[in-house]
Amino acid sequence: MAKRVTIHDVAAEAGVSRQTVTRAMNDRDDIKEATRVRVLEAVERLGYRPSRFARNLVTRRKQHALGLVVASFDNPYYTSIAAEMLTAAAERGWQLMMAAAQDDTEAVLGMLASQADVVALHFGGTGAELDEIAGGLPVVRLEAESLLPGVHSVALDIESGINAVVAELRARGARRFGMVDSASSLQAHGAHGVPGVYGPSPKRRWYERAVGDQLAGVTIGDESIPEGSRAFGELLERHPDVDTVLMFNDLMALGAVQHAQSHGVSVPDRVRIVGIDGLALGEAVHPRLTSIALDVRALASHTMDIAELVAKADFARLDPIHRRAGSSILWRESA
Amino acid sequence: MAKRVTIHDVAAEAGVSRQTVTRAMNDRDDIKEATRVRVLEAVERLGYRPSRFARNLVTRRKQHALGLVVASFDNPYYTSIAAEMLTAAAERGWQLMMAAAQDDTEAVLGMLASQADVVALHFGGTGAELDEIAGGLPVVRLEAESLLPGVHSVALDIESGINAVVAELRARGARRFGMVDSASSLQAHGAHGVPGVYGPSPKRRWYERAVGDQLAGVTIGDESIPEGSRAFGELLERHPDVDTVLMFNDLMALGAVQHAQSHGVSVPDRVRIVGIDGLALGEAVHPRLTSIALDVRALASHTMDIAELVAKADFARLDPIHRRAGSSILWRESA
DNA sequence: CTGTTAGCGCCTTCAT
DNA sequence: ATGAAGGCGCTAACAG
Repeated sequence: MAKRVTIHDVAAEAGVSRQTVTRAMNDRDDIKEATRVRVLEAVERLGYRPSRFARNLVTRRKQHALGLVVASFDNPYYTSIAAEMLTAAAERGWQLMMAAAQDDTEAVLGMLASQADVVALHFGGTGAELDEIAGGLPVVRLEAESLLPGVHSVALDIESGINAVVAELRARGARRFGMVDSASSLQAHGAHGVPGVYGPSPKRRWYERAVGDQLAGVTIGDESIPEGSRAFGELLERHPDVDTVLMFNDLMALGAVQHAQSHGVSVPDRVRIVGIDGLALGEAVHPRLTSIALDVRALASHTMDIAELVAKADFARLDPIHRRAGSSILWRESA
Repeated sequence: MAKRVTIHDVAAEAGVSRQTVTRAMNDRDDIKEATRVRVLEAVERLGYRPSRFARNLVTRRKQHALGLVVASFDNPYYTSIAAEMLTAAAERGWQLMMAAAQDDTEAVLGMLASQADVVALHFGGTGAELDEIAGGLPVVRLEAESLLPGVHSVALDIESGINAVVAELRARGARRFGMVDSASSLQAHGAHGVPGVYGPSPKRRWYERAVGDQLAGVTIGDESIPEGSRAFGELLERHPDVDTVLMFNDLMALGAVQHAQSHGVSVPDRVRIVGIDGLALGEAVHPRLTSIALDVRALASHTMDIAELVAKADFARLDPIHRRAGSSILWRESA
């Protein structure tokens, strides 16, 4: 591992000063063509690459980077968030640095801290825990609220989407409402984030409030297609009277549609299926999936708005900023 | 936009030297507990965050970052590449910086150059063009070969997968082979990368060689589910004798399965459908999609291997390094 | 046009 | 246990 080639080596090789090398590298006009060529040749010969750290340290116009902790690449929903973040960041001239979520959120943030200026993530614990873990790094909490300085948030209004969909489903004749909830969500959204205390997901609570005494039953599954399929089957079996099912997310809903199809259950005649997320993949199944579409684009642009505000304040510990993205209903064929 | 808080400000605030602040920040042992607390309080009060650039400039153990130019988030295939890259990078202690592909590849690389040490990307042009554009930045070209110094590559052996699948399909009775090719691929893989010269994709050329005179016909569509559906329908209409169809990728294949289903075309009895990529989503449709699975994990780990070699050589302009990932056939139900 | 002089913000020696 | 130098690699501001 030979010592890295620096601007100094190039200067010596080309027989000029370091400044001149800088001028050649950033092709500025105050340099003679001949010397520029000579310097560039030296650069080529030595294989010189300027240090990105040294350059950014000194340059007036700083490069900003948003760190995104991605919850799961297995679910296209999170993928779509990443995609929208990338777009929103690029529009604002920000870089996007990604990290995969792990059990140890603190370790992930530690890594990102030296590479990103602001971090956005989904986090199951309390705001205080997150603040503790972040260690001064400005944080935007996704799909949850926050009250602490330094911990900003972008919430997602799923509740009104659920209310709207239930109302319309009733109008279409739905009477017995079932749901497949997420198993992992039971932990993440435990009562007040107390570890060891399990509880239903917010989605489920909103749904139960919306359907009232027309709730037929609820089953639980992991957030995957096969598990969605299995839990949907279990729901039909244990509550044969159910005529409408809300699936925790589109991925699981895809499994439900597949289950219905391979078991000869007619959708939406025998049972209506509604997902949450609004994935484009809902178009790929038959019948096409009706879904509560979350405004991921707004989620991303709100996140970047906050990031820019924080940057404008030179990453000081601002009072928490809150934004809210909405949802709309994608009526397709499954409900 | 107040001036950023530096270590110097903290030192003044706490009434100590800058070194002592460093000691407190990196909780080292050669500092009295009382002063450490005092410094940390000053840090809190001022909202101080060390500059990531200054720190990385000085620190012995450098943080390395791989820049990944993502072709498209609309196709889960590219998403899975990003996911595997993230995993492979994390395993090696690298950061992953992402950028979305745009028309102007040069602009994207320019942005990444100041943030990443090595860049991996899909690129349609020639190696020389890429080398030109990269401007010294070490590059790993994905799913294509390269011969130039500084431009390394990881190829994907799809050809043998196509040969194998055709052989087995013949054994299962296939006689009239059709294909849906990608419209955009016609440009990207134009003959010898000459702009303006259009040609079939490599996949199509390998397929045509494999099926020989049993080729029934080919149609073209964009790389999406609805376009896959449409182009598949067009193929059946124009070449009613076709009994087996290779779809350009799984996304389009999903559309084909959907089309068959909603048009009452029996799969695989009337027509066999095979995709390329091996997406998990192939499990979500009915019948489940048979596909040539590309070894994305190997693609990612080979990319990181190259990145590490380049880093070990201190990012000098190494002779091109080539790796190759394989493919295997995922026999499910659609063929 | 080119070279010299100062830093950028931080950490790593030394001293004390 | 703390402080004083020095330097990481680069560019901005001046000179000339």
